[in-house]
Amino acid sequence: MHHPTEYLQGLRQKGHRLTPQREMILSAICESNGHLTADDIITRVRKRYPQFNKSAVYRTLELLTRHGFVNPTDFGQGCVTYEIHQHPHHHHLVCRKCGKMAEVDEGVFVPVEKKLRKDFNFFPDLDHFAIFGYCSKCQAAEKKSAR
Amino acid sequence: MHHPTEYLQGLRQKGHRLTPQREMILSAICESNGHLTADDIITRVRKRYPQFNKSAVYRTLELLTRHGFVNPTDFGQGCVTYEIHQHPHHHHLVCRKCGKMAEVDEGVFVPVEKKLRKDFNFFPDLDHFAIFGYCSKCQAAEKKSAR
DNA sequence: TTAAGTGCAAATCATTTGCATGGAT
DNA sequence: ATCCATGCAAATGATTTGCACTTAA
Repeated sequence: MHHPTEYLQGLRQKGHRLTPQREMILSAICESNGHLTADDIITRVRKRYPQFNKSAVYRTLELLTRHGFVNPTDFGQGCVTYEIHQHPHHHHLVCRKCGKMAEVDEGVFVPVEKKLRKDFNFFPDLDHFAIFGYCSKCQAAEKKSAR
Repeated sequence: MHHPTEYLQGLRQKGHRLTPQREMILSAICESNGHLTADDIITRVRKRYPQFNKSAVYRTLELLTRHGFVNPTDFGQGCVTYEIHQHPHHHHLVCRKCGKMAEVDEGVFVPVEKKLRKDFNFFPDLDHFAIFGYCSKCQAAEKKSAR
């Protein structure tokens, strides 16, 4: 598990202040073992500190994202989820049917990255993708056309 | 340019009705040469038919997407854009700095698709990605850290 | 005829913002 | 003492929905 302190120090080094709210937000993210939405974080922090306000969450998540401490991922559920930035990066496979999620490490995209750099002069951020599709179990049903 | 008729016939074949609204929506999409948001479509259709309502747009776009006639893409601008489904598929390279967009055809992702199928038993929809990064011109500035 | 589609207005809901207060440095 | 960060409440804005009316088939 990652520790909040490491990110708090990082923020301080970048010239930002260390506040209890930021600490609580980071603790919530570090203590979870997956993706959290802004609302998840609010719920968790409020168990200890009920007057906790949502603006701080959004502002802090923006800050953490900007500095690369967390990665936002949009799983197409109408809200963004956040996760501690991992080394190496990874991507998420999401089954459109059963919703099951799996992770793949960044290596899968290395050929793509190279090709884009070489042939298109484009330097992609292939950090954190949500890749939709069908898992093996649900694949059989995929062939049926939309209703 | 694609013609609305081909999609209207497609809808009819799937058991849906042909309405003037659907025709106007498809015409707007076909006549544009790129991505349109729901709001873009509303604006365009209202030039001819001012009482045109937004619900029809959202409902029709959902229908067209479900049948694979259009592809939605989220460029991270807070709204979804739609484009006629192209053969072959393509993806979009979006520069985070200058916003310039370029297209890459689906071929770039073939190795990824194969690997996911083979190693993960996962059948991805790699139809229409927005890939963020930096174009060659803006790449130089990328190394600077966030403010 | 009749179920599907539309128009309208209101609801949703994640995220953002203005501004006065508070607190980290 | 600064001025960055928070709390609150209101605003935003894309998308959705309920429902009565309309219309394509």
